[in-house]
Amino acid sequence: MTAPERLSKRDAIRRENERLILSAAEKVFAEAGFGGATMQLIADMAGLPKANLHYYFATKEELYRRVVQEIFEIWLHAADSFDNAPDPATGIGAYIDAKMDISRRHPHGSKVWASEVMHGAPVIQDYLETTLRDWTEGRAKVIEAWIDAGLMDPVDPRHLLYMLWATTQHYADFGHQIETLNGGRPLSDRQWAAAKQSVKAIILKGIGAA
Amino acid sequence: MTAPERLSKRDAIRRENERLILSAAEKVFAEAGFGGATMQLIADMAGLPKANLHYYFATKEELYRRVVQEIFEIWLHAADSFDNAPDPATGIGAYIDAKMDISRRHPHGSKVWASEVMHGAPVIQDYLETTLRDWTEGRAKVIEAWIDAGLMDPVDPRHLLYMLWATTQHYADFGHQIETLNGGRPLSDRQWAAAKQSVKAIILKGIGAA
DNA sequence: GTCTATATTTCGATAGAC
DNA sequence: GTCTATCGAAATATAGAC
Repeated sequence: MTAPERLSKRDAIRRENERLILSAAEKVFAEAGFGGATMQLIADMAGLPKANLHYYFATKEELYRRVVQEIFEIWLHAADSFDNAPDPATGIGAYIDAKMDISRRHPHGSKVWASEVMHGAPVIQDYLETTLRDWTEGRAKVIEAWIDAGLMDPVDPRHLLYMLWATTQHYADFGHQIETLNGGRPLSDRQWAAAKQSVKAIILKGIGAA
Repeated sequence: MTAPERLSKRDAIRRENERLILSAAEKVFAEAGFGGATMQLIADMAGLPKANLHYYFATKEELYRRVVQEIFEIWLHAADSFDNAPDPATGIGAYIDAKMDISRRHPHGSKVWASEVMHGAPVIQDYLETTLRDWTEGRAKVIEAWIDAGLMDPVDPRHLLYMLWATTQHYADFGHQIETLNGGRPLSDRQWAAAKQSVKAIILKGIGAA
């Protein structure tokens, strides 16, 4: 009785501390980049001694890899909005909404991902070549089916996907620039709604699905 | 006679070495980020001893700042395509072409800029608040004039500009991801032309200017 | 599982001969 | 203007008491 209890309590502590560290790491990696981030900064933000980070994550790279993996999972889940949609206006519209919401709720993760890709994806190249490639090919087929059914213009599915990624993630990755051009204030609820509406309106009309 | 001659020769050497260092620095900063880049890496890529870098640029920050400034100048020049255009299809179409060409020819610079903004623009915040803000307001007025003239749909000029920046710069900043999804090969001349055509077709139709 | 003290490496920057 | 040698600071990572 005592052994399993101690084990589960130990697991609970581990889970909680890992969550604490990963959350702090996401913020620090986003704001300073991998090279600019220090274990000390992450430890301070997590409120733990630096040595504890190495107890839970052997190296800085391992901690970073976990952060990137978590972000990737969030991207993939946004794809659900894309599936089982009867037409492009519904499917792509919902996908834009989902990606814009992620940009607002997880700006740090988006930046870490962007930085990783910009530096040549040294840590997650395997994900690009397997999971992301499969995902992209699957959605391209869905778009091609919509085109064949006459529901939208015959656009190149890949360039449409790139435009969707670029436009939605821009609100997270370049959020500081947007905030500066907004008079130094973050976008309000109304402004975020207007942003989503603008993006959807232009793209859906642009592909003949409005 | 000899003094001016020595001076101009010295200036020529300085100019040439600065160009060599700035070019190497742009590449290293883009691939490793500011924190990940080392003066040693930049020196090796430039083919110079590390100490020479500090002779031409006192600190790492000063060298970085010069790199970012150079990129900013290139962005601004692309605005020429925007001006004196009779209608949005011509002006925005030319702007997309120019930005896409820059993404292809200066991918490193685009990444350094993106990284700088993602980290909160610690070095070029003043540019965002002055030059970029003025530029943005000026183009927004041009777009509003086109809207008032009935030449395009009444879209929010700022969100349109964000879409233009995001979409065109995506081909530089996320070039590695695009290359991976392209079978590991860089986009060919034909594929770049197709990308430009796709972007222009969707956006120009999307704003009612096609 | 926690935390202080420290080992080891590496980086930015400089001194000083040429 | 060039370059070798090196200093001092800061980073990752670990040892070892609790």
